[in-house]
Amino acid sequence: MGSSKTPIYDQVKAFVRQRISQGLWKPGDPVPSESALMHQFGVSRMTVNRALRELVSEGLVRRVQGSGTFVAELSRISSRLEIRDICEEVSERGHLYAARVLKVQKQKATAELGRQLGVRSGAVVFHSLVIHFENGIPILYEDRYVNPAAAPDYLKADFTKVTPTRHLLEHAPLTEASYSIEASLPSAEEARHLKISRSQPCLVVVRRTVSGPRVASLGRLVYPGSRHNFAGKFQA
Amino acid sequence: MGSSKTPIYDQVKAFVRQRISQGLWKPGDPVPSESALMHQFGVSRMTVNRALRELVSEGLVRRVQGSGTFVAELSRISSRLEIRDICEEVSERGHLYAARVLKVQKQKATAELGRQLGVRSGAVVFHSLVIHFENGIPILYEDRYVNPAAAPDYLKADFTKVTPTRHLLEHAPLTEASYSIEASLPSAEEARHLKISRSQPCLVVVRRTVSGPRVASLGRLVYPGSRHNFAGKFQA
DNA sequence: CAGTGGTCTAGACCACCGA
DNA sequence: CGGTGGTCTAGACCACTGG
Repeated sequence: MGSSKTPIYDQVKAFVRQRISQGLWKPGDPVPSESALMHQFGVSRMTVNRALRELVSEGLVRRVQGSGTFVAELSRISSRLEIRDICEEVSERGHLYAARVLKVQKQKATAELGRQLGVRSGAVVFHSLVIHFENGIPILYEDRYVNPAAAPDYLKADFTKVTPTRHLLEHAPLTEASYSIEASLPSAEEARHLKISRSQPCLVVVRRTVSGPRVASLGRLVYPGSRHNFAGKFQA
Repeated sequence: MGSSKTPIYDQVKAFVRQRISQGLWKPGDPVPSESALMHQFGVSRMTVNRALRELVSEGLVRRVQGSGTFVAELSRISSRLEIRDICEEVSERGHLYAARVLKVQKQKATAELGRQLGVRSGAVVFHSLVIHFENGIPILYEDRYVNPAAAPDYLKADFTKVTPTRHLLEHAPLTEASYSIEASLPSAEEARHLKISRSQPCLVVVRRTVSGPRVASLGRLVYPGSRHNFAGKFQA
């Protein structure tokens, strides 16, 4: 009854989740022990254990060995934020994607750049400058430095067909990435290529990707504020 | 050997993770089946199963019933983004937090606001306007509308002691939240209270929180771009 | 059909906590 | 000490995929 196909561990999760989201169990309150839930649902311990473990990874409860399971402090709204390949994003909206390549070249690394890319100061690095368009409107200015050791064929790629992001994903398996999002005004050149005024604020994403043992690339992505935002969702 | 305390499922995860991040197994490639890994590690199937299930939830592999397990397309860099209570954030940096309350009052909802909060147009809602300071410098302008049904005591709270976010978390258990981040210039009033120029771009987070059956609040958080950014990290 | 993953059981041993 | 969670096993049945 009322259950035929939902897995038992999902039913247990739903039970706990509901009690929490209705405020019956508040942050810090104990959640019934595995053995209690075992008897209540008439199932094996492993099943209950799986349910509770998954709730931990979802951030809803906290478990302490020897002590018990407790409702987590929901002091932080946390959610998955995805930074996706711009081409996919545009295509998914059913719009026309295009790119213009302003620059693809070798370049000597400055001291600071070399430090961030993990190469010697003065070593050769790749530098690309690409504008991305959605239905002909510029929506992203991408300035990227690449470690040649991570993607030796970078300069040979045709960035009007494959975005730099995609080329890197395919040639330098991603093991780690960090980014920051900030608001700032565009430089004169950025404004010119994005066809916006210099007083139009932009979202700037600075991203550093690591592939295996080395830093693969360092990118600066400038989105006109009027044409882009990042959205996210949190689900208890 | 080399294993005394790390759980077996973590060893299996590490094994698969390593193959992927070294590029030995590329996106789309098959990962050894449960039974193969079972024999390779000499462990039970449930243990291998747990390892692979966790890798799925981390987005590294994809499983298809009846078919197999495959390395996931890493086409999207995804990471946990946390939007935290500003007071905690400041305290954690070891700085002094303070808040100034500009407005806390009842107000009649406009049609649009009512729609978003899930109350009738013209119904009474709570409205607060709070400036948050870090070491005396304004870092956040918070404009928030609250559904009285979700937090009836909202107007009685002292927002110089408890942030609106925290009050809501404590009185209206969070079940869902959605937000968007954009860049824009501050309004005259925002600029004045944040002590910045009107041409200084800001990160604006618009957040909608849901508690149980109803929308709890609608907030607009304005961060001066020069004093704040959001950072995140992705770990394969 | 054989092989895959999805789920579940009924035990087990351990480390830890609090009384 | 008893109760908690953390891990693990050796089976089991099922639904699905592919040839």
